[in-house]
Amino acid sequence: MSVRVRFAPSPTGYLHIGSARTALFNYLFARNTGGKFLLRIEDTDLARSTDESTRSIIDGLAWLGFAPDEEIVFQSANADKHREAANRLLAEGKAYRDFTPKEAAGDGSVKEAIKQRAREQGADKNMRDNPYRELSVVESDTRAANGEPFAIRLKVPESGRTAFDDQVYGIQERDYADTEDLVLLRSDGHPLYNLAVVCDDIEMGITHVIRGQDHLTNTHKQILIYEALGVAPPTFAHLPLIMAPNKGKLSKRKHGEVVSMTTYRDAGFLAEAFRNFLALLGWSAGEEKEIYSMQELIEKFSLDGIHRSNAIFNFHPDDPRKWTDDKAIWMNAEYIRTMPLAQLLPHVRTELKANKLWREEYDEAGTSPYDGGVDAASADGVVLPREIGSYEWYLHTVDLIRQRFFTLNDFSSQGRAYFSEDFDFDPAAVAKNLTKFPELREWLPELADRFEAEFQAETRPVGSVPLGGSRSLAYTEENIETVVKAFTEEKGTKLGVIMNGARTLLTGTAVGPSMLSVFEVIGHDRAVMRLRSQVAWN
RNA sequence: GUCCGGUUCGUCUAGGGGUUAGGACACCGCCCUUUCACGGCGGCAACACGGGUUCGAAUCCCGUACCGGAUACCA
Repeated sequence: MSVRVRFAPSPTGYLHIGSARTALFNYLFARNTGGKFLLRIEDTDLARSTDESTRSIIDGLAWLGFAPDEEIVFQSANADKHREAANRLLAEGKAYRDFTPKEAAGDGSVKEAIKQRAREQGADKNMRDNPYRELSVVESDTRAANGEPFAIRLKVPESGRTAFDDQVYGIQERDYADTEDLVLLRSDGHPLYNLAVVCDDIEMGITHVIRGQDHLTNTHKQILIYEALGVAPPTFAHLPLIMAPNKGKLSKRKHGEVVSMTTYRDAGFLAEAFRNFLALLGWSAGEEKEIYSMQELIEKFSLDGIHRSNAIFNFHPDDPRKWTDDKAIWMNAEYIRTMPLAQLLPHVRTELKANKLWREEYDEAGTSPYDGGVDAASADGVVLPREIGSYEWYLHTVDLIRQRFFTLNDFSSQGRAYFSEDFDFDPAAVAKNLTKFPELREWLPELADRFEAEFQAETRPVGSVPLGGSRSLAYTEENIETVVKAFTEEKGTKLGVIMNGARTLLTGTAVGPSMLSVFEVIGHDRAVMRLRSQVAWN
């Protein structure tokens, strides 16, 4: 029998990080086994489900790259079938009508109320004490016919136990005495979760149910329903939960944006990096490897590698640099700096376009006699003459600056100065590298003069035949180093002071690639202009 | 309360009777770049506790503690 799994979120919010991982594991399992990955929106709770949420979940899934193999199933569309199943069980005597009036819906702290009630009932609670459980069929039918409202509850047998072999947690057993006569159909006629899930999983031909561990006890109830329906249950595999740093529940209310998938998309994460990170949260291939391509993940994934203990999603709300899990940030940076440049380019393009930093030239290969494409531009040690703003220059620049970036957004924020004259100065960088050394206010413009005196102007591309006399040096890293060092010695200061000051003036930041490369990539003319600029000082 | 589950460095984890308990992130230090959040090298740091079983337990069993989940006419 070929594998069929489903990811079944309820559309009551955005795509949560835990749900995203559940989707990932289902997806990986399906691909690994050559099965189908399906999507079912569990919108049984009409009051809480929203279209907006459904859309956001589908968007999040699309971003992560998990396209369902069949059409999306909306659970609410199957309500009739669920009702039918409940009525059948009623007719067969496997369920009964409960005429107990519905309790007024609690507000807010339903969870607490339930806990409280359960505590009060203690261990003495008899799950079979519903007065309507043994009501005669005649009386039940009569009362129903008279229009008296009722819920339909499953008639759990007096004695026995449910059991299943969870693929992660092992054999799970539970005495019937610990399971209530669960409601199948509400008094308003709407089916409840456990019934709906079972019916839909049967109808969709689901072979493996892979979901959060919070459903472990639901599984016993669902097995009871499978048994009543006379259908063999699927295989179950429950996943450990992802918790907040205090081991508490990770929720939007308490933790905000960090738990939403769209946050990562918007923050400039690469889907492949985030997937990789998610895969390692609660699963391991049992080897000392961290970076996995999707293909490797698919090949190596197995239910055996899933953990039984909850994982903490570690983040520090107070530290802007660690607003989300360290490892996720590191992994994204790792992907950005090591993935093939050609794969990164489309993302950078999107980022630059969105920030009006894009030039058509960056798109066009083959416009320069020096054009060697992506490979040549990223080859070590090969210095190709390149014109500022050209395609080759662009490739080289992206390849250079990505080394210290963490997110795609960095290309337009920290990297803005490479693509535009209109960039901001990081106040911390200004304080640390400029105002701390007031002499620089004189020195840096002097350095600009020196550049002008020593180097060929931009219009004469690097590598062309030098002019005689002064202004003869090619604007290369090597020559820049010579000039800057000489200048430093004249001023009797440390190279770092000049370099850091120049970095801040040239790029607005305190960090980046080797400063010699920065000089070179920014280009002679812009470097001179920026070294003279006084705006950062004011 | 009851039922179920879990517990290896701060975090993610490897390891499932004999290991100097391994890796990654973070952190710290050194080196590189007479500059930085790259890179290289190194360091700090863990088997919850108590009993068993065993020649030997992080690994197996029991108990305790702690954490989590469930206990709805929510999903």
